[in-house]
Amino acid sequence: MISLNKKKFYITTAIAYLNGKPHMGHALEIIQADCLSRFYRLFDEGLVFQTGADEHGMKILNTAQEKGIEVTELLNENYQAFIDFYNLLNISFDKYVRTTSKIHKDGASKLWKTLVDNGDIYKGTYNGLYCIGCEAYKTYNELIENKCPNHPNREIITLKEDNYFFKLSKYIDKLIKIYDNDEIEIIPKRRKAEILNILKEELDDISFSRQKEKMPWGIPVPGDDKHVMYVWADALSNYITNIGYEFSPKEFKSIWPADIHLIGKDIIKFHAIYWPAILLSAGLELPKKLFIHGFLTVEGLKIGKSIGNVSDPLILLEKYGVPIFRFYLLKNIPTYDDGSFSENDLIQIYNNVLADDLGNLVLRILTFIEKDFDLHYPPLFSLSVEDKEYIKEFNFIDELKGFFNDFQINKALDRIWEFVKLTNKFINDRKPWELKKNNNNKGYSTLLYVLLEGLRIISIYLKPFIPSISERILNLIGKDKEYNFNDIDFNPDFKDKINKKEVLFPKIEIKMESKEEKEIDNNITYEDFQKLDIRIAIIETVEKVENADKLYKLSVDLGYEKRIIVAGLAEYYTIEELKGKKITLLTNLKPRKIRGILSQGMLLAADDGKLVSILIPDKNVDLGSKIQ
RNA sequence: AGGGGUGUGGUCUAGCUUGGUGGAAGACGUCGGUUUCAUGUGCCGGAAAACUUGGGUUCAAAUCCCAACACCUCUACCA
Repeated sequence: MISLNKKKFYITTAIAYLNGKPHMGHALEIIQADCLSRFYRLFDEGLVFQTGADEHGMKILNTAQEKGIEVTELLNENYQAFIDFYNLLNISFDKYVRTTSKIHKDGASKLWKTLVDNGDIYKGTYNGLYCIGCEAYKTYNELIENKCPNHPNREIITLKEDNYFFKLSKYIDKLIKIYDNDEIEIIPKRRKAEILNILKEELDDISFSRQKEKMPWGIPVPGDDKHVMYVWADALSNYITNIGYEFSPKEFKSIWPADIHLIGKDIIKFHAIYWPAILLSAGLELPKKLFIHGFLTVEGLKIGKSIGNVSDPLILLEKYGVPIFRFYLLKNIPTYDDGSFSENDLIQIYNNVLADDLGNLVLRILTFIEKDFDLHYPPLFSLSVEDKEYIKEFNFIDELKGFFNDFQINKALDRIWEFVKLTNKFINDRKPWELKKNNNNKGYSTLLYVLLEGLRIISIYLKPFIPSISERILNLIGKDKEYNFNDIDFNPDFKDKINKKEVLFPKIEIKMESKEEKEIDNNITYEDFQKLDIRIAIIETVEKVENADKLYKLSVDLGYEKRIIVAGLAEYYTIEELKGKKITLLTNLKPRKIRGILSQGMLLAADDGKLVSILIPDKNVDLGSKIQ
């Protein structure tokens, strides 16, 4: 029953930063959002699912410059990559917002003006750490011993810059009340305390604009074209700009407020504090729920460009296909916490869950139909007691709804799987092959009809998770209707044709030689070894690193050059033991900041788990001697 | 550095908000049995083993508090 005036259910994801290509983390969030959307759509109510792209930001400019291309070129390239990615993953988004679009810019401008009218935006000065060498602001974290890593010899100065600010502080008390009263529901609940903690800290007003020359393609601040909007005004507003905030009050009213903002745990503060404050100022309704998901680690390692293990989802997708990828992420990754992605687990889930439980179930039922009913629906006679009991188990929509409302997607899937297993057990208990042998043709026929209904029910339930598989099963049992939760009841009227049985999930052979391959990979050539520039150096001075128990800061002399390195030796060597020692040093290791100190090399040492021993030359070779 | 979060069997996860149904659960793996319609599948059963560590509160702690360790996250923009 769709009522025209009824507000639509509105789900959003965070918009993706178009600085790079999609990775595993993006896949997780968008698949979760898609699953939520498809689930709520099964209730036959209007729904809007929006995702999009953040196309402003200094890093985009930097990346474009590094690649030597125009910003727009980079953006369009990455935009296309994301769209292709979403299409491949079968993502059913209704709206896609680009922050460079006119609609968005107009909306953001309107929002800005509204905040100005309400007296919440003012001009102030922003104090930033500025590197003269880079001609750019630096964050505290980027600095190494208070110096810019790229220009260690140049000064970092505090630079004042005119900026517009938003009066966040004005809304703190209101926000505390809002969370105390659960006006915005935070899921998982434990994160609520986290938010209240942040609110009770000192929160300054937030900087709301940047000088235009830094981001020339940004959204101009209304009435001051020397400034462009900063991320809070620009990006967060996507949730309203694209659904008619500026251009269609009617559409806007039918969609806003958001029912669910799905976000990652790193952007809680922006969505739980900044965004509601902005909405309060603009006099708009607040979103109803924030679903906060964890992060993915891949084979135990964090996903991140810096580590370089952004294991490419596209390769996995090509290898295994979309359904298993979705199924695995939704089943095995907890929604409340971090989860770990493992290719091996994915194969296990595929073989042991999808193939053994579901694939086999479909196959075993269809085999009977193909053999004994010439691919037609078996005639339905009176239902047995057992049949009726089984049919009673069809409807567990409310349980699923409970799980979904609490963002427990994996639990919902587990519940559905209970039904899949129940169906397998039901077959075992009823033994259709014996009914047939005993010439109980009516019972046999009726049972199979009921089982086909079971498959139809399973398909409907699986729609949000693996839509393509759901469709395939329905197609096998001769159904092409767009089912929803109104169709969960037992339907005694089917007479259509059934299609030939089919193995839905051919097993994946686990290749045992993968280990051998790895061993071969572990062999390196002499040329590989020569890439390592290992030399003899002498330790000149040693000092403890502040606030670090295990670290020493060493200055070493290579004969031709002196270096500062950081080594985790404090638990194993005293300062005196190290001073003056000749050591082996990997000199061309990429320098890395450790506890604020740039370590320009790595001291080689042996570690057996208990003891650590530095490697020292057996004879008195010259400083700078190369090890080969 | 400072704020916050998390830490459960071989593996992946429930449970923690509001302490007690716990001799800690489920799935996968493993072992045994059994069935045959089906993809060495299904079903039944067993074994084994774990709440990071150390304190504290309590009649009672996986759950609340404190500390240590590890990982994650935020502190002007990587889910």
